[in-house]
Amino acid sequence: MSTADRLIESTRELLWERGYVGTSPKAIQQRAGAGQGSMYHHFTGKPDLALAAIRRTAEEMCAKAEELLSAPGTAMDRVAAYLHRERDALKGCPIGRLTQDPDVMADPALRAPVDETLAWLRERLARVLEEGRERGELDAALDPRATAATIVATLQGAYVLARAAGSVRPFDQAITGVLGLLTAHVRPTE
Amino acid sequence: MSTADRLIESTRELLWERGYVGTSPKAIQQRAGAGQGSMYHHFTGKPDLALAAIRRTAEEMCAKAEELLSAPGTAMDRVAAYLHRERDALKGCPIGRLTQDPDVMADPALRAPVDETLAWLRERLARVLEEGRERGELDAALDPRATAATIVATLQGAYVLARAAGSVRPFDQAITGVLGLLTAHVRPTE
DNA sequence: GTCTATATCAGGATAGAC
DNA sequence: GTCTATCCTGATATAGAC
Repeated sequence: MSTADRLIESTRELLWERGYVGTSPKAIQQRAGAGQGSMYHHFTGKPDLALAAIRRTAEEMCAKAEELLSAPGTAMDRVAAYLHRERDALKGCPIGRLTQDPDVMADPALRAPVDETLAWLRERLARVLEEGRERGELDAALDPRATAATIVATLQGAYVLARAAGSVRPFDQAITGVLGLLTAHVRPTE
Repeated sequence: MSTADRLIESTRELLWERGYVGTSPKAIQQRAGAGQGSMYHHFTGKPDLALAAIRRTAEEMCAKAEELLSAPGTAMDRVAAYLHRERDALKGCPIGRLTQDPDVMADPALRAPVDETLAWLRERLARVLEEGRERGELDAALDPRATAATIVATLQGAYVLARAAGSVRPFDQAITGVLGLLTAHVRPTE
C-alpha cells in the first residue's frame, strides 16, 4: 500500500473513531507511519485528506448496500438481509457520525458525500419496497419513501442507542422492532 | 441569571452546536460574557462545566417527554404526540449527538446522563406501548421493548438524515413512516 | 518523496492582584 | 467573585534541506 493510501486509510479510521474535529494531522501521520512532509506532499491539508477518506468510505458503503439490496429474494428478505448484515454497532456509522461534525457540515465539499450517501440509501430502499409492492409481496398501503426513511433512520438511531448504552442490545432491539413492524405489511403468499 | 447559570447555558448551546471536542472554554466564556477567572472560580474545568450542562439538558428532555407520554389519550395518540412535538430537526438531539463525542464517551461521569436519558426514554415508551396492549388498543403481537427501541432510534436517526440533507424533509418522512407502520398494529375500536 | 526545523495560534489551565 | 498575566501543549501548517 502506498504512503498516500496508508494516509487515507488512517484518516478513515480516525474519522470513524474520533470525528473530524477530534482528528489531528499528527495523529493521522503517526497511525500511517508517515512524516509531516510526506502528508503535505500528497495532500494540501487536513480537509483534502478528509475528503479522500470520506469519499472512499462512502463508496464502500454504497457498494456493500447495493450488493445486499440487489440480491435475489423478496423485498422483505433483502431489507432484512441489509439490516442484519454484520456491523460493529458500538462503532457507529462512519458516514452518519460525520453529520455531527460542525466542520464537516460547514464545508460543502466534505458534506456532499455524506448527503449523497444517505440520500442514495433512502432512494435505493424505497425502490426495493416499491418493487415489493408491485409484486404483491407488500401491502399497497405502505408508503415506500417514508418507510425507506424510517428504515435508514432506525439503523442510524440504533447506533446512537448502542453507543449510549455501551451495548449492542438496544441496537438489536431497534432492528428487531422495525422488522416486526414491517412484517405486518407482508401479504400472505397465495 | 447568575454568572454560573449563564456559563451553563452557554455550554449547553455550544455542546449542542459543536459537541464537546469542538467547544473551547474561551468560546463558552465569550458567549456567557464571563472572564476566565470567573469560569474557573465556579467550575473546576471544562469537564465539570460540561457535566452541569449535560445534566440540565437531560432533565429538561425527560421532563418534556414525560409530559407528553403521560397525557391522557390512547397509546398511539401519546406516541404520535411525542414524535410530532415541535423540534428543530436540523439542530439534532442535544443528548444523542454526545454519543459521537469520543471524550464524552471516554468519561464515565459525562457519559452516564446520556446513557440514562436514552435508556429511560426507551423504558418509558415501552410502558406506554404495554399499556396500549393491556387496554386492547394495540395488537398483542407487538413487542413493547423492541418497538420502543425502534421509535427512539427512528427519532435519533431522523435527526441524522435531516442534518445530512440540510432539510427537515427526511426527518418528517421517517416520522411519518414509523407512525404508518405502527398504525397497522392499532386494533379497531369496538 | 521524505525529513527536520520553524512558525503561529488556539486549547486548557494556574497564579495572584484587585 | 472577577480580572489580567502567564504557562505549557498541541493543532496546523510552511520552508528548505536531503
